[in-house]
Amino acid sequence: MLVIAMQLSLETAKIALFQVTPIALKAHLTELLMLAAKAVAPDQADLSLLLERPKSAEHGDFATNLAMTLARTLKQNPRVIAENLIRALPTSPYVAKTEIAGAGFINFYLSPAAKHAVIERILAQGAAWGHCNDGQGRRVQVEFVSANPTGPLHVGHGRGAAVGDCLARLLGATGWNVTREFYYNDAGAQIDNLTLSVQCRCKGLTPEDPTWPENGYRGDYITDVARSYMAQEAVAADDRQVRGAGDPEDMAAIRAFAVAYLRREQDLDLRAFDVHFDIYSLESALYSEGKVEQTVHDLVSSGHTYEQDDALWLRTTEFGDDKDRVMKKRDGGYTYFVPDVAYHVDKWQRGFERVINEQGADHHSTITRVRAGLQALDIGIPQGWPDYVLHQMVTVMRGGEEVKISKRAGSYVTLRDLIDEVGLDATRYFLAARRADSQLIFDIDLARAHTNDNPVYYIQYAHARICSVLAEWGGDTTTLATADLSPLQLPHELNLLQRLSEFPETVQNAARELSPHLIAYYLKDLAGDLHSYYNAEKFLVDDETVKLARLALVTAARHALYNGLQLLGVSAPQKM
RNA sequence: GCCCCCGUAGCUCAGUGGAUAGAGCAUCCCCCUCCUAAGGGGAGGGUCACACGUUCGAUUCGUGUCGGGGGCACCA
Repeated sequence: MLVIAMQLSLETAKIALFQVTPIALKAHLTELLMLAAKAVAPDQADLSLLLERPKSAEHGDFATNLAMTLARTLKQNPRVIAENLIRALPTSPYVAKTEIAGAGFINFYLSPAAKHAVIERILAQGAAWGHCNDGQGRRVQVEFVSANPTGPLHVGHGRGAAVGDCLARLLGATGWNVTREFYYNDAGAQIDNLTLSVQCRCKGLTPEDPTWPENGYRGDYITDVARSYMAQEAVAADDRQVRGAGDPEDMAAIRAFAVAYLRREQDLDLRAFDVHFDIYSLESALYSEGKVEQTVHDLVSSGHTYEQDDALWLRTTEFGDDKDRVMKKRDGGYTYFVPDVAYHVDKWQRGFERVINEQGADHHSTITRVRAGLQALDIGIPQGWPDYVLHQMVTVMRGGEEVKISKRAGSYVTLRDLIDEVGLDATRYFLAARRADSQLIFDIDLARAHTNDNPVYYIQYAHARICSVLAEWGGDTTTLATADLSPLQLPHELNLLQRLSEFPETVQNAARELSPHLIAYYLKDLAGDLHSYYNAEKFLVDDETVKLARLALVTAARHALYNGLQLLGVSAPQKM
């Protein structure tokens, strides 16, 4: 809802043609409407004015419900108010027609010149088309994947990687200064378990052995770790390097090696997925650098803790939790949310006024506790900081049946399995193209199908088709920026222009809503418009003016397809 | 039992206070003398889980019920 004070003059409503952008156009129409509203309802101090893009082209290019919202105070029929508004509306070179429809909607039809302007805009901006400066260079951290080094990444991590990485790309495209961070625990009980499992394999034990640890890791990859350790191989992960000691009794050496080995495996998978991190943070460092102790100390000082039953409690109920939580256990150890709070204090102190944690939905219970701990510290952290994006479970299907087992990992499907089987582009697309908060069924058969069933190829093909036409033409696309666009009048052309003009707001919206899937849907629609157009009309026609206008249009579409695919981390091939 | 997410066409999913609820797949029909048919055009298919409420108007907001999933430890 846009609330605008009614102090506008006709002068400010004038916009030079070369400046017309979808957003400026919207502002232009808003100003025209405000002027009309002032004439029709002079007593109205301020107005909430909604100008939207109708879903159907039959309802014009823009529509407003202004007459309906005025109906109550003016005590008049909305349609009558709408008539008066239209009569009072200043004329504009960008508005071809207005009409009243439905219960009192006013529909605006733009002039062709207003619609054509988007092409010049796109051709001028190129790779920057669709980007904006909402973030104004402010720093944001996106923490995602954050898998512990106890095994290969599974599909769930893949979804986190795809969604988190797309979020980072979206935020970058909308003017934020993005840091990608990966957090993991290299010292907890699960790592002890890992160490023990590797040691058993070093000694030649198998999970079938009666002495195999009850909760030991059973996957084949443990054998690989053990073999490599015994062979004294060197492994280098993105954030650490270790050589295997070859001594099956040296638990510390096994632990360090296993962690490095599995981190390297994860790094390889992530690299194959085209996902990269700026920083790796260790839970163990929070302890060794005294940050956990400091946080506990600060929480005690803040007065929100108490002792009971030989344990130290945090009064999280003061901050919206349904019961208080133990911080320090009877045995002296801390519960898991304490380092989590310490970690987020650290993020805050590093200057991230905005932090987005992309996690699996199974971690949702930590949100309240972490935020409560941060509020209890009373160090100026806003309520509701940090943001969370939680993704739901992924089910993998093949041949109509659920796939559960990976030979390598044992009990789950790995990200690597998917990349190997269906390819990088399709895997990324399928994992990012759904709303994070709905459960996802990953259909391997569909994802690997090189047919029109597969939305990835459908979109990429639209891009490749344009490239192919441009190659056939053989001209210099930079000359298209000055093409005469007036021949573009066909419904297919106007549809495509309309779709193109929606790209910037789609990007903006996707970033604001933290919803990368909106980009995927936009691209599918855009590709559909392009394919329809392609099928209906030939671009390389004899009429030079028509040809250049069409080439300018599809070149603009190519930029939008390319930039959109970039945001998803999916390639835009020139040939298929 | 409590908390979170979801419930939209046969299937997979968009939409989310407004005008006849959309797409892809599947089903049926049609289109390559033409820049890649990895394409296009058309048909059928829906009480937007259900009930009540707020509103001029609810698939969208609120409450409740039912279904699916996940979380509910002095585990991480």
